Formats: sequence, structure tokens, C-alpha cells
Amino acid sequence: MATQRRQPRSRPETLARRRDILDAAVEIFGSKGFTGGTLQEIADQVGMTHAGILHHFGSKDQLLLEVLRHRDETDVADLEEQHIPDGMPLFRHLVRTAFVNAHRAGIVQAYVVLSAESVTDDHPGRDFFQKRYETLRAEVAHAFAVVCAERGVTAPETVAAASASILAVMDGLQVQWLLDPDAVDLAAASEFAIEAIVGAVLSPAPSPLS
Amino acid sequence: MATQRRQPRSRPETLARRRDILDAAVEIFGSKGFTGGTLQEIADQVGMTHAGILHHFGSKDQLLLEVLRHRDETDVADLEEQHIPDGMPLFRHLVRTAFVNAHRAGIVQAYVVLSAESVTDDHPGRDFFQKRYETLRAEVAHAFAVVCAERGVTAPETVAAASASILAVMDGLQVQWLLDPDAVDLAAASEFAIEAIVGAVLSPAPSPLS
DNA sequence: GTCTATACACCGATAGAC
DNA sequence: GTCTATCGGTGTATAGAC
Repeated sequence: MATQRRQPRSRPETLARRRDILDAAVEIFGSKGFTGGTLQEIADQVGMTHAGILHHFGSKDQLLLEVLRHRDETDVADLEEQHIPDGMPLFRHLVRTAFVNAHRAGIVQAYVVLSAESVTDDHPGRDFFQKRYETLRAEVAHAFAVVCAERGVTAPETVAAASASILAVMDGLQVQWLLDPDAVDLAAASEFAIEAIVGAVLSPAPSPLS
Repeated sequence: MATQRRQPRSRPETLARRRDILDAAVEIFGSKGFTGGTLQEIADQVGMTHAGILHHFGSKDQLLLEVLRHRDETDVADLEEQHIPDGMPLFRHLVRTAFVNAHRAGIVQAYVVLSAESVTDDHPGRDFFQKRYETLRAEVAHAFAVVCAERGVTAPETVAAASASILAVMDGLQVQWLLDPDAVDLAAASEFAIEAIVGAVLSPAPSPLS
């Protein structure tokens, strides 16, 4: 269901060309957004005309969808194909991801710009990001369930809020970090927030706000 | 320094017209983004031609800057002009804001789209958002300092990370909520995360990840 | 202060040569 | 598979009438 058509792609040389285009598109869409980036800019970067891009991908919308799918495959390859961490290792993996991201501003920016842009009306990437977050929330929630089971406690009803919050804080910190890298320590802040949220689920404290 | 020119604005009728345009621009930029939204759409909504908009604001970039400034004044009026909450009341105010936002999807979407779009190259709103986050982080950090002083403890070095994280989790939850309002409870999750982070600063627990 | 008209540039997409 | 040429549409901004 995830990979519908794969073999009808012909020559291996063509596949390499497509990958070049996808890499260029990530860079352009990341620095200008999907609406702001143009096929002309992507074509220039890969040494083609914009007509060549359309020959390979049909339309600008379709190119975006393949960019998002490509990023997911490449980025999650070491996670999906090896094996998905679960339980406490998943939270450690998320922290490690934040540390890695602190050295990949380009990739982070593409993700931040495109995910936020996707909430606009009729954005071609909307469905992708909605499903992506749904999947990620479920994975984090499952990790919480595993950890709670290990400790012999039933998972509290705060798991749903905590799962969304962990993804949210990682995304939100990326925005602040991209705007002002010197003012925000992406890795340290992500680690602190994730530990705080995980801790709040495992040992609920009385609300400090009341 | 914040309000450079204010009196050279002539008739009161003109000022009302400008406000109409600003309101329309918030809606269009919110639903289509700054790059995607057009002066034509804004003009249609307010019953003018796009030339009329440019007469009032000079350029599209300038219009965006005045939209952001206008939103800040309107939204923070009840907070800035009355008095800025500090200490624990500030955190309660942030939670209350999340509850209010859950009924203002349009405003939230404009903020989410424009803030993320502002990290793109040469975006006219970049400086605004960079300074905005800088100010907000300082206000939250000050509230932490006040609360710590009230309890007779010196503010820990986790305050910087916690301040950025609180703003980040609120922003990130808005994205997930806009993409899938039924799957994410914006108010409840924001409250949970803020309490978790505040709690982690006030009573540091050993890292659950180690 | 708002309009019409227009200048000027650019975009995405298609058609057809090579 | 890539190019040139082009179409149709749209964008911001300016000039000048009213």
C-alpha cells in the first residue's frame, strides 16, 4: 500500500537523474517553500530546463509528493528497515535525532517550512503530513504503553497529550532555532523537554499551576 | 522605537479603511500564506481593486509587516496595556490562551503559516518573528525567575531550555491540531505539556531516559 | 482615495523537434 | 530524455484619469 508502483521505472540512469532532481527540489522547496520555489530554480540547480523536470514528474504537485515520500524513505531508512525502536529506546532515539538535526539545518528547514505550509487551503502536501503525524503519535503512544507495562502500571490517560506534545516541542524548537541559532540550543532544549514530558507521564505530580 | 510614525495618518475614515484591509489580509495570508496569497484576493474581500491596497500600504511586503504589527497590538492589547502577568500567573495565562485559541482556528492558522514561512530566504517577516520569539522567551524566563525566587531557590540553568520549550510545544501542537482537529486536543495537550515543563524546572527529577 | 489601464515579469504546462 | 517555443494565466507595481 505504501509503495504502489516501483518496477515500471525503466533505466538505472534515469533513476539517478530522478534522484538528482529530488535532491534539488528538497533544497529549493526548503529555502523558498513549495509555493515560492519554482521549477526553473530546481532545473537550474540540476542543469536542465523546467520542461525536463515535468517530463520526469508530470506536475509540480506530483514532484512535491515524491519529494516528501523520498525524504521519508531516506530519513527513516535506518529506522524503519533496521527496526523501529520501542519503549524507552524510542525516546532516546528522538533525543538523538534532535542532536543530529542540529547539524542539518537545510533538511530541518525543508521539513519546518513544508509542514507548516501544508495547513494552507488545498495544499498538495496536507494529506501527507496529516498521516505522518498520525503515525508518529501512534508510535510514541505505543512506546509509552510499553514503558508503563514494564513498570507494571496501566498507561495513564495523559499518554495521548504527551505523545502529541513530544512531537510538537521538537517541531517548535526547530522553528525558533532556525530563526536564531545562537539563542536556542536545539539539542539541549529538546532533550530537556522530552525528559520533562516522559517524566510527567511516569510519575504524575500535582499541577504546579493550581 | 516601536511605533515610529503614527500621527501623520490623516482622516479617521481612512484609518478604518486601513483596518478593513489589514483584517482581510490576515485572513488571506492565513489561508494561503504570504507567498500564496495575492493582493487581488485581499482587494476582493474588502471591495476594492488591488491598486487601492497598494495606495494605502505601498507594497505587499509593507502590508505584511503592518499585518504582523497590527496582530501583535490587537492580540497583546489586553496583556500589554493592562499589565503583563508574571510568575505563576503567566503560565496560567499561557494555558488560558491555548483554550481560547482552540476556538480561533483562523487566527492560529495565520500565525502558524506565517511564522514558519518566515524562516525562508529573505522573507519580509523574518526579523519580526525572530524578535518576537526573543521577547517571549525572555518574558517566560523572567516568570521562571520570579517563581523560583518566591520559593527561595536559585533559578536553575534549565530555565532557558524550558522557556523555549513552552513556546515550542504551544506552536507545534497548533500545527498538529490544524491538520487534524479531531485527533489532537489543543487545549488539554498544551496544559499537560506546560505543567510538565514547569514541574520539571521546579522539582528536577533524575532523567528517566538514563 | 479609488479606479482603469498597462507595463513587465514569471509561472506551470503542453507540443513538437531532435 | 532533453530541448525550444509557446500558450494561457497570474502576479506586483506604476501612471494617470476621475
